[in-house]
Amino acid sequence: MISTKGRYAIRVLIDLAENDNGGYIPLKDIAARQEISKKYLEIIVKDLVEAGFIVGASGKGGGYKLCRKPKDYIIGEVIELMEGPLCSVACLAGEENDCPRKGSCRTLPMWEEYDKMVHDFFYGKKLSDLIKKK
Amino acid sequence: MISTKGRYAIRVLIDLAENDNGGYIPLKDIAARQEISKKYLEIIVKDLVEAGFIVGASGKGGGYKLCRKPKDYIIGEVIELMEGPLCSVACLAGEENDCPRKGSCRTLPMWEEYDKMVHDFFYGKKLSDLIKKK
DNA sequence: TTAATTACCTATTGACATAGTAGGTAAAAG
DNA sequence: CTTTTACCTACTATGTCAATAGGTAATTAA
Repeated sequence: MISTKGRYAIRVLIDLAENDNGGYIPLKDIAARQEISKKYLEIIVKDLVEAGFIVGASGKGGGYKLCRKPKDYIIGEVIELMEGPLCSVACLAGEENDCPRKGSCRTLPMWEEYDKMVHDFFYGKKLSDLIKKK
Repeated sequence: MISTKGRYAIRVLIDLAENDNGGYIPLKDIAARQEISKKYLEIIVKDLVEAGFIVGASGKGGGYKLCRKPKDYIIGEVIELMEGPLCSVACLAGEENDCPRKGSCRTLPMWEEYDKMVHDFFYGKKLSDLIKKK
């Protein structure tokens, strides 16, 4: 299951893209449009800023804005930022699979095939695929 | 992420298929071969019995055995039994989607496409695809 | 008939993640 | 110098995960 953090992060990016006017967009406005608690969104945009997906500006006239073109945001990267690696089973999560059953595991190939499918799906989706054409 | 319950359930079915001798196989043996706590497996086989995937027999000479051919076990059904519906987001989980943003949601189509892909993947996998050919 | 073996049952636990809330400080613009 | 905004740390309630604990009931073999 994709959690609210991942889903809300995508919705924030969509909101920023669709309401882009060249300037900064206050979080208050995003929260109102998306009907999500502003307090909770603060946690999410913080991660997006730290990852370099958006930029924030304090003070009056401040807010957030995108720093790339919508085409250059990969949805899979956003999800992995908010939720950790797209991975179906614990033995494929770390850097290397150190499961002692690895060699004889009947199910491992299925999980690997599944993970590849999921990865390809979300890395093939761009923010530009989700916004309403202007 | 697929939890241990789902993964272990599949491994139990594989174990029963690969060690099938016509009779019942004690859980103790499965636990030893799979290196999983017997106590924990009790929870899992209970669900499998209740769902009609396997049958159990008490007493000496008892244990568990499959009640279908490996070809007739759909992996997706096993996973959904152990983990609940294969569903990526909360708004697609229940019987009907009552989200008020449904009509205008930019992301819903992506989640629906994703869920369909995942469903097709696991409903296309059979137990017979996972066992070592005898 | 009794001992061994096995499934089956209810309850409990520690650790962690999720989905937030609360109450502040710092920065920038008018 | 006041308003607006981002940014920061901490806290909390609820639920899920991954088991463990300690039994009872059923069945078979000696």
